[in-house]
Amino acid sequence: MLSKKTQYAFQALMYLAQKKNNEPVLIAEISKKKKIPLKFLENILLELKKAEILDSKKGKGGGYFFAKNPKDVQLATVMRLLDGPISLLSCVSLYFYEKCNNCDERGCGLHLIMEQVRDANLKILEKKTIADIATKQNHIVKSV
Amino acid sequence: MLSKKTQYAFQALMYLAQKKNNEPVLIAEISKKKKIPLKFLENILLELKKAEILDSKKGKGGGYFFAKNPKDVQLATVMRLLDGPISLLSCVSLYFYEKCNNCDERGCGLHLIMEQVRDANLKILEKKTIADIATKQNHIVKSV
DNA sequence: ATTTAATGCTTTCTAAAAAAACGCAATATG
DNA sequence: CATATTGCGTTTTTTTAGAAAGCATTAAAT
Repeated sequence: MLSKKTQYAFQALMYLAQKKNNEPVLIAEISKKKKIPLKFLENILLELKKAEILDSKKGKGGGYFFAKNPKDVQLATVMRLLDGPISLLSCVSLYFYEKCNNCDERGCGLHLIMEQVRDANLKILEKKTIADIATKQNHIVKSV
Repeated sequence: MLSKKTQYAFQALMYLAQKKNNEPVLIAEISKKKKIPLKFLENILLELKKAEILDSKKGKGGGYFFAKNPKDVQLATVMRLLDGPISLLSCVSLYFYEKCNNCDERGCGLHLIMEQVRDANLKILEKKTIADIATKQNHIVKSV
């Protein structure tokens, strides 16, 4: 499961992406609209800024805004930044690889399958971007 | 990432599946061979038994063995049992569904994509079984 | 029956991580 | 200068993971 941190990040990014003209938005506004604890959100946005996904301006008229085009921000990037590995096992991770202790990787059936799982995930998460999730897709109406 | 608990479970299940004739195996033996803390393993095996994946016999000559054929035990089943949801968001989980607080699901772009991710995962994890991972696939030799 | 070899089960402990709050510093605007 | 805002290290709280302890129960062998 995604941590709250990453979930909040996605909500904040969606909110920012929906603003016109990429104008600075107050942390407090995002916090209120998206019901995210203010101080927690502050930290999250700061991390996103350090990763050069967002940028910010201090003082009056300041706030947070995108440093790059939302369509160039992969979901996978945000997840790795805030939650770490996307893979289910670190011995299969591309960005956070660690050898597993009692497993030789060759000849480990679990390893092979977890690579498949990883690839299936990345195929989606590296393709889809903040722009994709920010666009409300109300035209797809589910019949209940 | 999979918890240690689930990783240990997979290792133990692989070990049991590789035994001939489904004979009872001591917890202590699995613990030693797979380097899993004994008391922790005890709890894990017990959970697997309660889920009717394994069975056990007490007393001399006792131990753990499969209650069903390893080829009928999906990886997804084990993961759900020990780690909970496979989905990345609970609002998208089939077995552990919970409504998300600030999201209406229809019209939430994240929701739709996380459903795709879930399905991609389940396609693999509900198809592959303990029998699949227990079979060492040494014939696939990676060239280093 | 008694002994011994095993698992069964509840509880507790510890450590780490996640989630959140605090307080003041730094900076930009007007 | 006054005010609005983010920056950022520290601290606190809560939750979860990981592991251990200890006694109860069951089965088999003798």
